[in-house]
Amino acid sequence: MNDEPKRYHHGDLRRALLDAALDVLAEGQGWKFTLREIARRAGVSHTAAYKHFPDKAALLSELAAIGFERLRTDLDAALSNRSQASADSFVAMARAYVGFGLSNPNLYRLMFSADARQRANVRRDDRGEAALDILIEFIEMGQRSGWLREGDAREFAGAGWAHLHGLTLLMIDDLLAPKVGPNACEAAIAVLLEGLIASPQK
Amino acid sequence: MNDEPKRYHHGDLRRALLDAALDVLAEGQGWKFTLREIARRAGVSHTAAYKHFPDKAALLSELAAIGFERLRTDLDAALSNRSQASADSFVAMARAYVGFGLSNPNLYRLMFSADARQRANVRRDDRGEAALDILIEFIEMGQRSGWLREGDAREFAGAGWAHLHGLTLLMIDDLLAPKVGPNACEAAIAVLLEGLIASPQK
DNA sequence: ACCTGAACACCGTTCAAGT
DNA sequence: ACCTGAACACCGTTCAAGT
Repeated sequence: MNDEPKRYHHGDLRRALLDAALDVLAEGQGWKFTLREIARRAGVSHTAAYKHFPDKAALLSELAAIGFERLRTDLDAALSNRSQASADSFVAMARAYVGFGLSNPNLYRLMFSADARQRANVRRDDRGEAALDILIEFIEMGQRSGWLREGDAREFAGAGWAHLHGLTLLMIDDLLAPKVGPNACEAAIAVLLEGLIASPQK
Repeated sequence: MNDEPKRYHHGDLRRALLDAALDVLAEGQGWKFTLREIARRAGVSHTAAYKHFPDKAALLSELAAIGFERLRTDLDAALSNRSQASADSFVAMARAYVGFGLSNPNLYRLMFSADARQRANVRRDDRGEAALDILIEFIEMGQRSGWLREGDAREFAGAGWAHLHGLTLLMIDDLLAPKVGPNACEAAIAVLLEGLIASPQK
């Protein structure tokens, strides 16, 4: 397919560097990689990256943005094909969140690492907290339907995000299964759901 | 007090290195520090550390162990002076957990970093998941008293730990306050509590 | 037994120079 | 406009040598 062998100018080195980094994250152990290795994989000198990213932190920040975008895609997919906000769709979304972390452990850790975040202050609203936005919208719908507790939807969403974030990280690090058992993840999601639904008597 | 100036032999260099590292964590931005800087602070050659730690990861692992110990101390302190497991004492413990993270952000991140954990496989039961053990015990008591929902205490504790862990990290990174508001932390703790207490009608 | 100094391989980053 | 090569400051780690 790619019939042009190797030219001096790469074409889209920026994209190639990002893809190489995503590959390393997908294979690798840990989210720490070297800029020189990425350049090596892209078949380019290790200084070429600096024409496309001011420094390594900028590359990490861009990778984090890609990760947040993919996470949002996964969450949206879990919620689509479901008519409205129900307990089932909440559980599906929660599973999708944790599932994203377990499928992309290194990327997920990178997304919340200090290195990636130090430059993410720019336009962090439109992507970083996408999960939070989705949760807010979901909870507002659930409250209108009456099955979610009344109260500040943003605060409930924050609690939900915190719960799913911590659960995802503990699952990635395999810190729950040894002592809690194989049902740790499902049980944790159930506790969160229970904390958000309206009390039956109120 | 310390009337002996500087000897060739340090005395307790191991402890001095750990203290210097804890100082850097307490001051510093980020939990990344250099072994050479720690040695510099301890007033010693940068190769001296290798007589006390096999490598940098071992130092990090030891620091993480110290952090888990301090966290347990804080949680125990929050639960002491309280006659028994009540909703109030649960909230106090939850606040102590998040408070520990906010007071020691770099140490808390280090405790759950891959670098510190790669060597922590040894004797990780007796310290790493101390918070989980405390939660399990607390929940078992609350269940006996009847105000906590019936079910697998270890699973509830796992859910609680996940919730507090995620909340702590999001608070450290200041990811909740901007969009959720100043009550984000208290609200999240309330949601967790709601998810664990027994339904009033059951 | 404990620490130092030189050395090695490596990394992020810069910059003059090539195409 | 885009990439390379040499160079710089730095780091983790090793090891022979000092006290």
